[in-house]
Amino acid sequence: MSTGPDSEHLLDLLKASGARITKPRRVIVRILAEKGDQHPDAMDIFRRALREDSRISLPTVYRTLKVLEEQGAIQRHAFSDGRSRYEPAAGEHHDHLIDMDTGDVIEFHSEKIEQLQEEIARELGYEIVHHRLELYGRRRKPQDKPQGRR
Amino acid sequence: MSTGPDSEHLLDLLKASGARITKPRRVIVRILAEKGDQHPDAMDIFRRALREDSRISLPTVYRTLKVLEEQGAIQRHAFSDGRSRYEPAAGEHHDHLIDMDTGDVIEFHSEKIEQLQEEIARELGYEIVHHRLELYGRRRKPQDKPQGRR
DNA sequence: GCAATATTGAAAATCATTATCATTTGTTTA
DNA sequence: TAAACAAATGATAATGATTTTCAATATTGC
Repeated sequence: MSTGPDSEHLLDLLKASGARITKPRRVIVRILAEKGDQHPDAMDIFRRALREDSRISLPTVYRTLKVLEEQGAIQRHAFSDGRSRYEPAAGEHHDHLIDMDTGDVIEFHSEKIEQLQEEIARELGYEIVHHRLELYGRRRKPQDKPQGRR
Repeated sequence: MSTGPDSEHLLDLLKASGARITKPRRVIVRILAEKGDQHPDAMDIFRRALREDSRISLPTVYRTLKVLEEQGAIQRHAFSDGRSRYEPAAGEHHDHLIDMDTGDVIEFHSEKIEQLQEEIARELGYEIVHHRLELYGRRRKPQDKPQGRR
């Protein structure tokens, strides 16, 4: 129950790229594959990694994340809070809705929006390589008072 | 011809918030109001400001940008290149298409996409406070070889 | 013009991320 | 399995963007 589902897959990707499977990498990959608490940032991962192996260093976390990203094994997202957040490359593309109160990240996908984007780019003479769509919002509380005042 | 069109407007907003109109702020505001070369980052603005007054400092640029942003006079965008870029708050909302080769930023707006976003958020139980949609792409060269190889 | 206070510039501090480099470890080969 | 070599690590310093500190200066109201 401690090893996530596609932990193996991530290791395979690493191996395929000629990278060595080291202890720290095993730990980091395992963390990334874990369910729950998705979209962690480097520090989150580092902290969790420390619990499994107190010798792991932050630079190694960053290095491993970079390798995984280059392999297309994970994706890095730069939300507007400064640091980067990572997530195992989903099979299919999706966008994000960020809960402004809790920081929760909800994934969604709209083929319609994707198509409209392509269309717009084409009209402007461009071809989309990738895009970023983030909705920042708060839960709708039908009968609640509007603002909870922070 | 050196003072942009809504330079006055920006100064009014500053004044309205109780801020003092100083020399550095005049310069920075003037630069922001200039046409052409839109979406500058702090360093761009700093460099341009130096040409008008060699005593201006980078922190002052950042501080002024922050005040203006809080006043809603300008908007800060965090594209995926690390630093923030600024632009005078446009009358109407728009999104961005970033040219991956030149760094150019093209603005566009699609009411259809906006509506779809609202719809999606609503379905997820959220209300959108703001959003970010960025398309990263390259110019389409009809008869050219597909990839220009980096 | 003068006092009260916001703003400035210079310099140092943060924060996230990356680079350096000597040491350790994974992998390959004998 | 052990030697050999490159890749990866950890500790530490460096980077780049942005922010803070604080004494000196400039604005605004009177």
